[in-house]
Amino acid sequence: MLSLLRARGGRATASRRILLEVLFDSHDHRSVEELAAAVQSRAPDVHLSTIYRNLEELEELGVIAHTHLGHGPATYQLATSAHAHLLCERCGRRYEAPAELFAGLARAARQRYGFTIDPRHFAILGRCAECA
Amino acid sequence: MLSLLRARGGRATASRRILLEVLFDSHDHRSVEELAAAVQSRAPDVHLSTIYRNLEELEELGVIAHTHLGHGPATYQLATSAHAHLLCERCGRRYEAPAELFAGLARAARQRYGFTIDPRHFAILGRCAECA
DNA sequence: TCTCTTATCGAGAGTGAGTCGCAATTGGGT
DNA sequence: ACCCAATTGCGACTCACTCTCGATAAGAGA
Ligand SMILES: [Zn+2]
Ligand SMILES: [Zn+2]
Ligand SMILES: [Zn+2]
Ligand SMILES: [Zn+2]
Repeated sequence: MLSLLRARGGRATASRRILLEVLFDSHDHRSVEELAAAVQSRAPDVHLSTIYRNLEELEELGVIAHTHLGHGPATYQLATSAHAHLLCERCGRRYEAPAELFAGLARAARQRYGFTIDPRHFAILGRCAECA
Repeated sequence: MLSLLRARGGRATASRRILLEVLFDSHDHRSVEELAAAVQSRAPDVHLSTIYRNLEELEELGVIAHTHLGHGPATYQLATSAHAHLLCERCGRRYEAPAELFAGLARAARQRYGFTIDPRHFAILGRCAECA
């Protein structure tokens, strides 16, 4: 993965290694603030702006992806563990939605508009059973 | 609609009338910046913070709704004209998606999680035919 | 119509999340 | 080991809101 970086003229710096390690360790969506705390516990001098830049770079590389679960800050995770979400806009309860839930929508969007959906970027809001 | 406001102890002020008029006139999603420009062309002294507060109030009343089409600022429209969107994350092309496109997802989410989706709040990202 | 209560307003400061510019510091190809 | 572009630390900055506060005015009641 680091050599993938180098192949594009990028460099495998300490802050990038650590950031990747942190992302591998935490198999969940992490806000930039959380990632920064984890990285800085191992290398205190890594600046927040460096984390932002590295996240951007790794995302361009296709290694990681970000997701918006509601109104708060974006969250990041490994691209391989990205998935869609259902989020209750009342209580905040969250469900991780497998891709087949979106099969119907994907087919309809393609037939009607030639559009290929990627439902992982923004959560689908709504109401959970309790809040409906 | 203004009497609906008054019924809840609210007041029908000039800035609210104008804001509602602007929203009725523009049958489309409008950013707060655009709404502010339109309101201020009729009443220059209306402050941006007043527009934000009025939008919040009218939204609580259920009269209007906001939508996120991508990474930019939120957009507002009359609640009656709210609908879902497909947005190409490459070129920005936008499709307005009728509710029946989401019928399958709505059914699956309800069966599996008891979750009632409201797909109008966040757009579904993806790739249009040209960009796929 | 006058009064009074209090919702709303204008103005401006503050916040959270992310971006930018720049000089100093590397990584890594040769 | 040398060189130079990629990367970093740092702070200033932007954007989209959000809050505070004293002044104003809507509208219920007299
Ligand atoms: Zn995003
Ligand atoms: Zn809920
Ligand atoms: Zn929203
Ligand atoms: Zn496109």
